Amino acid sequence: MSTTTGIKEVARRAGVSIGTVSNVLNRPELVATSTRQRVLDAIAELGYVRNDSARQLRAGQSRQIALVVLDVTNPFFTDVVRGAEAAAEEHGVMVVVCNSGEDAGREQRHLDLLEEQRVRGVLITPVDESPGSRLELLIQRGTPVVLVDRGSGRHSRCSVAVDDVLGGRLAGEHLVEQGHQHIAFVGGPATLTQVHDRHAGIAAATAGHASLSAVATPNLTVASGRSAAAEIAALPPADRPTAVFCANDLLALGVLQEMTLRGIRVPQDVAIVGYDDIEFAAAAAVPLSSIRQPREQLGRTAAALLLEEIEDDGRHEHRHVVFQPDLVVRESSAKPRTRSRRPR
Amino acid sequence: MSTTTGIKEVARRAGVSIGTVSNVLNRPELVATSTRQRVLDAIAELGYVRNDSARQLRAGQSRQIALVVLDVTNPFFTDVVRGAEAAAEEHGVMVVVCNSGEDAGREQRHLDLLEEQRVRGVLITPVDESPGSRLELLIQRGTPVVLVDRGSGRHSRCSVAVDDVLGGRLAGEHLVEQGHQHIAFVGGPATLTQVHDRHAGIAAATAGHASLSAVATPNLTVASGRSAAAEIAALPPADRPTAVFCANDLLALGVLQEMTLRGIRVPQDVAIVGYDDIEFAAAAAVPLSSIRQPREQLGRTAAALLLEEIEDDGRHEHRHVVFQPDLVVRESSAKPRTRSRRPR
DNA sequence: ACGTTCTTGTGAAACGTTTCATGGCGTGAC
DNA sequence: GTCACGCCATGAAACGTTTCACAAGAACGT
Repeated sequence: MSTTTGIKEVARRAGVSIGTVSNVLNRPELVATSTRQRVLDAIAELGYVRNDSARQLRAGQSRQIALVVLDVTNPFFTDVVRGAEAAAEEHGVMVVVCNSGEDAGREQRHLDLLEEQRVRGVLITPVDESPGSRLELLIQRGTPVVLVDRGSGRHSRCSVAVDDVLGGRLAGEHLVEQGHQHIAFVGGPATLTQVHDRHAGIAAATAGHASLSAVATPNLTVASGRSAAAEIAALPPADRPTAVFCANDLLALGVLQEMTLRGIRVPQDVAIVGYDDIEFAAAAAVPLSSIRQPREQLGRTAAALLLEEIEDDGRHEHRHVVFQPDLVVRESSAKPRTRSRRPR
Repeated sequence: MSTTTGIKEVARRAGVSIGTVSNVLNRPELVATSTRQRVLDAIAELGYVRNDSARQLRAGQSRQIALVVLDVTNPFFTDVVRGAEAAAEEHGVMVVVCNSGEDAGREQRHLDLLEEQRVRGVLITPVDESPGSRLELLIQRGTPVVLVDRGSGRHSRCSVAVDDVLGGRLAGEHLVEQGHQHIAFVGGPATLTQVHDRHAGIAAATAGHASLSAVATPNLTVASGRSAAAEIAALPPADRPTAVFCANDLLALGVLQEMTLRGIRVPQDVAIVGYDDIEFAAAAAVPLSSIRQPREQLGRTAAALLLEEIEDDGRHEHRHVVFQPDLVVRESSAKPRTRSRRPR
């Protein structure tokens, strides 16, 4: 519809065979300069645009990889996207970004579509990783998959992750060190291993030093953070935790907002530590302590791993790259009156 | 590669012709229940996955639309993405999200690829709209295009926009009303009509009431905001503007950070007004006044318009939807000592 | 002059679908 | 008992590429 015709028309116009036109497009060195120019002219005059469907059909494979994220709206993931795009661009591969919205159904539908499109590979932060899932099926059928921001227990695929247990522990140790006796973990759903691991990390760090309660959230958004904070604020002051560790900066920002709104001071009345160290954490009302992850690099190396697996068509050793997170202390968890300001 | 075979294999296994298999897939009502079941079973056993390339090739069109944004990293656009996806999902259409990164070259390459993929239509916030551009060509060749977040002077396409001149004026009037005599506009590049219009708006509002200077930025990021702030801060205090209007919340956040870092107080020493009212504006160190746009709705109606144009295959009247922005006043521009706190 | 090699270009097959004209067969009306 | 009709299934054509075996000369060495 969009373009009148195809290669055939071009061939006629240039007075050559369609095979020759194809060669001009794909292996120009095989065709004499004069002919090539004639074909190029015809293409320009006709406004010919290659039909990718036909090309892929014939080739049997596409030139795209997919990246399925939990939440496009989360700055953490948009940075991952950028990293992946950068790496893919160097290989002349296009990245299709899909948003599961932490919804297994949407994730599944996306995978269906992607498989029909015969993407070369998939980068994914899965909603849940139960065996026998749609994702397993995809892998079984031969599509390379790299897990992003998640370690892979099973070794049937590559993965790029940040040590979330360590991240949780860093947060926990920091808060214990600050003298907090009662700490709350805010996050959910626990089916997300990120949430689970970060929780496990802080649990390990606080064991024997402080009591740890948990407030479950349905997802990792600012709004959920606010609800969680409301729940915490409703506790009698004596039972109220003096520190909150959030599975996510979005949650942390929500908690911060709601606490402030209710006159609960941060960090004097309650300290907050987030996770991801998104750009907005440092700019928050009370600059947010957070666990920093190499977000862009995460995407970049995930894509690199996938592309490597795609090229190594033969035997390929699955690899598991694990980055170390850093604790970034800002005002939201600084010991009252001992403000350690460390901008950005 | 990923799947052993196609419809042919399924047909053989189910003991029917390939035409029948196709019918089961596309018009199940045409085939007898028993046969249909047999085919379905074969599909399940074989793990058959439709080949979308072949389908599209035959059909001559895809089931996808594209959304090309200026910056995936900007929360404004991610909300637009969500809106567009929601609308598209209702029509069973997939949205391919592309990121131009405010780079005309990248935009062009994306459009090339998208046209080869025969997307049904394109939603785009163009980097620059000079006539004769790649975009014009796309439209000329028959791909429906809807301009997002930008009014269309020419009427060869639909557009969805927010009145940026009005937005700029609202900001300007507000600041004038607060008694500011010297205001700076921060933003760029001016080739982005959003930037141009917002500038025009505040220029109109301040004319005769306050002096307006401008600090040009290469793009609309937090980092650029910081540089711009550094530039402003370097001015001798007497020449320094008392208020800054940023083309963007990202810029505003950057300005806020840098000012604070340099000991320039917001809003006492300098007031700041941003644009977009992204979720993080309200949570900023000093809650940011901003011009609110219906971001998600922008994406949603843009997609709706595009889908409408696609369906109305015959004559289609191009429409131009314009939303009104709102001023949201928060502390960053409140008259000192008169804190009007309006959360969220 | 003749065989060999190199350079260009050709035409047909194949990729996996969807669609459409066709045909077989059972059913009900006359 | 015949005709018409509806229901299902079939097989072939077509979509626009890429690829590959092959051929027509030209160039070259002997």
